[in-house]
Amino acid sequence: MARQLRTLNWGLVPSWAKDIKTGARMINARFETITDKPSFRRAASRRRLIVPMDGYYEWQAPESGEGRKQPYYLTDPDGAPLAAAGLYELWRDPSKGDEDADRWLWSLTVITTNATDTLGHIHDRSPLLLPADFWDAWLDPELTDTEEVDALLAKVPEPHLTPIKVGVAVGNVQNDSPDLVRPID
DNA sequence: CCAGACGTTGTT
DNA sequence: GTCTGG
DNA sequence: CCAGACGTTGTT
DNA sequence: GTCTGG
Repeated sequence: MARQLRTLNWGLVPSWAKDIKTGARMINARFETITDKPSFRRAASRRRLIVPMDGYYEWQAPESGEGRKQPYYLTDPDGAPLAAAGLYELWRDPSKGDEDADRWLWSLTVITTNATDTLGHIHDRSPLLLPADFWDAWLDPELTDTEEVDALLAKVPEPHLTPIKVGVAVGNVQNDSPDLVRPID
């Protein structure tokens, strides 16, 4: 199947799920275990995707004692889009008829990895970002062996991102505006 | 063995 | 469907 | 993060 | 007191 650009639900709903709500807790998948977990193993083998994004947020704990966590917006130093590794799944919605065009739900999960030095002081986990020269291999349908999938991800280098200090408003999911990524200080 | 889970982060 | 926990 | 547990083996 | 589960 050729590559497709799609909008998917965030929160992978495994094929065996009885309820769509199962996806609520499948928002992330740990890179260390994607080929082991029953919820992700099949997708890791056959249904990989890339999530394009301008950046993402992480919170830095206060240096000592009390105080609020400080959010940062992490982006590519040159402003290039980021590509997070993810998995997707198709789920047959039992509440919809055979003729319903929406009977198949497409959903995804974003793979996380350990954040090393560059980001380590800000947070300890991050989305697994794929450099452009990994995209072909990651999306290759011929790659189905789970050990080879693990091996591929193990080779992904740590990213070099620019942390931009932003306001605490991003911590409230009700806020959504371009102001959230505006640098402060 | 069988029943129940099946997942991750830790921000407001 | 497959793994985990009791 | 916070609440609750804190243990083992696995057959008719 | 420390680990586990949600």
